[in-house]
Amino acid sequence: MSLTLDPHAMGWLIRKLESITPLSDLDRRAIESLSVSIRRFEPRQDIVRDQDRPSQCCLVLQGWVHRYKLLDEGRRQIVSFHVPGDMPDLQSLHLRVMDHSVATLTACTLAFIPHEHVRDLLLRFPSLSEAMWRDTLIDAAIFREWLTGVGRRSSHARIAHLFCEMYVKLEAVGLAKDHRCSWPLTQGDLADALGLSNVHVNRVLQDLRGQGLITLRGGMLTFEDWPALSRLAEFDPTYLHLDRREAA
Amino acid sequence: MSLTLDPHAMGWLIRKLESITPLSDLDRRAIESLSVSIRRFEPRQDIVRDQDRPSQCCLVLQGWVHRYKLLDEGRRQIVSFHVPGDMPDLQSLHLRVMDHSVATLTACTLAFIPHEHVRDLLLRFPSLSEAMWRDTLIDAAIFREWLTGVGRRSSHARIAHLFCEMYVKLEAVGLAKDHRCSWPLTQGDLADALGLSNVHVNRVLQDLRGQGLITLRGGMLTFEDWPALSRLAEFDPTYLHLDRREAA
DNA sequence: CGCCTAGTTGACCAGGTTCAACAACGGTGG
DNA sequence: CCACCGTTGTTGAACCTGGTCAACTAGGCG
Repeated sequence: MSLTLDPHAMGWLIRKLESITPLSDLDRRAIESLSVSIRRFEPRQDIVRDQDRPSQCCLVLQGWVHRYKLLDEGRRQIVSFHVPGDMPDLQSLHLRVMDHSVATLTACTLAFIPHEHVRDLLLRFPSLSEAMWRDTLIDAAIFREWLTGVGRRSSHARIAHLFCEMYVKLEAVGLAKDHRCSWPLTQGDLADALGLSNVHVNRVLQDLRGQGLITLRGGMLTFEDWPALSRLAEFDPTYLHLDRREAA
Repeated sequence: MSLTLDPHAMGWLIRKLESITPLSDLDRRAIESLSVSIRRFEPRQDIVRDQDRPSQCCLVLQGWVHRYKLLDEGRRQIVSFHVPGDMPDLQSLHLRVMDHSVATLTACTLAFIPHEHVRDLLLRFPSLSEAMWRDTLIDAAIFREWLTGVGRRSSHARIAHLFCEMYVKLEAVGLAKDHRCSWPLTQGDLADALGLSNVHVNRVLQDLRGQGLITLRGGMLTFEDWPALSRLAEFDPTYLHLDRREAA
C-alpha cells in the first residue's frame, strides 16, 4: 500500500488522455513520474461513498467501476460506468463532498493518487490541467447523453445506445476490437443505469438477440450488426469528443 | 457590439462564482477587467447550435437560457436551465464541437467573451481556473441529479425537485427569496426537461396546486409549503455544492 | 377583435412495472 | 464428484403510470 512508481500503471492514464487530446513527451513523462498506491478490490465493493470527503483520486487499471446514487426504498440510479484509464472521481479534486458513490462492478485493480500530487502536477503542467478538465467535461457530455436517453429514447434504443457507447470507449483505449468486448454488467445493473426494471431489460435483450443484432453470453458482447444497432440507438459518437487523429 | 468594459455585467459572474467558491480581490478585479460584447436576444432564440465550433463563451446577464438536444421526430430533451451569472457554454473552451444547442427561453441580455481572453485570464489566475473548473463540475453534478430524477423518481417528485433546485440556484445569486421566484417555463419546457408529456405535466401541476404545495401563475412560482415539497422531491441540495460560509 | 400560443380536459391506449415462481449457472464445501 | 446455495436470468399475468390524440378554453398582444 506504500506509494510506488509504476510507469506501467500510468500507461493506462496516458493512453486514455491521448484518446481525447494530444500529449507532449513532457506531459507523458510527468504522468509517469507520479507516485501512486495500488490496491485490489473485490467485485461490488464501494471505493468512495456518498458524503465522503476523499483526499485522493483513483485511476482504474483493471476491471469495471460504476458510480451510483441511492434513493429511498432501495432505488438506485447508476450514473456512469468506467473502464481502465478512467479516473471516476477526478471531480473530487474540486468538489469536496461526494454527491454519489463509486464502487467496483468486477474485481478491480486501482491506483490512488493523493490530491496534492495531482494539484501539484496540474499547476506545473497547464496542458495536463487542460486535458483533465477536458476529461471531466466529456464526463458531463456523457451524462447529458444518458439524460437524453432516459428522458426521450425507447427502452430498445437506450440499451442499444449504451452498448455502442461502451464499445467505442473500450475501443479507444485498445480494450475492444472487431465489434466484440467484455460485458460484465448484470441485467439489474443495466436496468439501474437506464431507468428500467430488470424484467424489462431481460425482455428487450432477448428481442435484440432475436433480431440478430447482438450476442451476449458469458460476459462477452458481440455486435452482429453494428450499423443496424447504432441506427436503432440513434448513436452519434460526437458527444464522446474523441481525438481521432488517425482517422483523418 | 464592440468589446466594452462593463464591470456591472461582470458583477453577475463574480456573484455566481462567489456562490460556489471564495474569490480574492485580485480575482474579482481580474474578472472586472475582462472586455465583453453585450447582445440582446429574443425569447426562444438559438445562441449556439449543435455541431457549432464557438470561439467565445457567453454569460447570462438577464433572462433564462436552456440547453437542449434534438432527436428524430421532433423529440427534444432539455438538459439544463441557466439564470444570470451562469456561463452555459463554458465547456466550449475545451470541447471544440458542440454536442447540443444553447438557446434563450425568455428575452435575454448576454455578454460574450472570446475564448482567448478567458484562456488568458485562467492562465494568469489559477484560482479562477479552479473556480471555473469547479463550476463545470457542478454543472455535471446537476446532470447526475437530473438523470437520477428521470430514471428513478415519480413525475410528482421530478417536478417538485426541479422547482426546489431552481429556487436554490436563484436564491444563491440574490434573484429569489421568501420562497418565491419568477418561473418563465412553459409546461412544454418542463415536460422536455423531465422526460414527460406536456399533458401529464399539466395534470401533476394541478395536483401540486390542489395539495396546496405551490402557486404558479403569471410567471411567478410560490412555495406554499417548502418542507412538504422538498420532502416529496427528496430534495437534498448537497449536489449543488454551494459555498455557504454565511450559513456557518 | 382576432389570432396565436399555452393551458386544460376527456377517452383511450401502451410501454413498462410489479409480483411471483421457476430455471440456469457458478462457486463452495463435504 | 456431487449436493447445495445464492445470484442472475427467464417467464407469465395483472396492473398502472404516463402517453397520445383531439378538442376546447384562456390569455396576451397587435
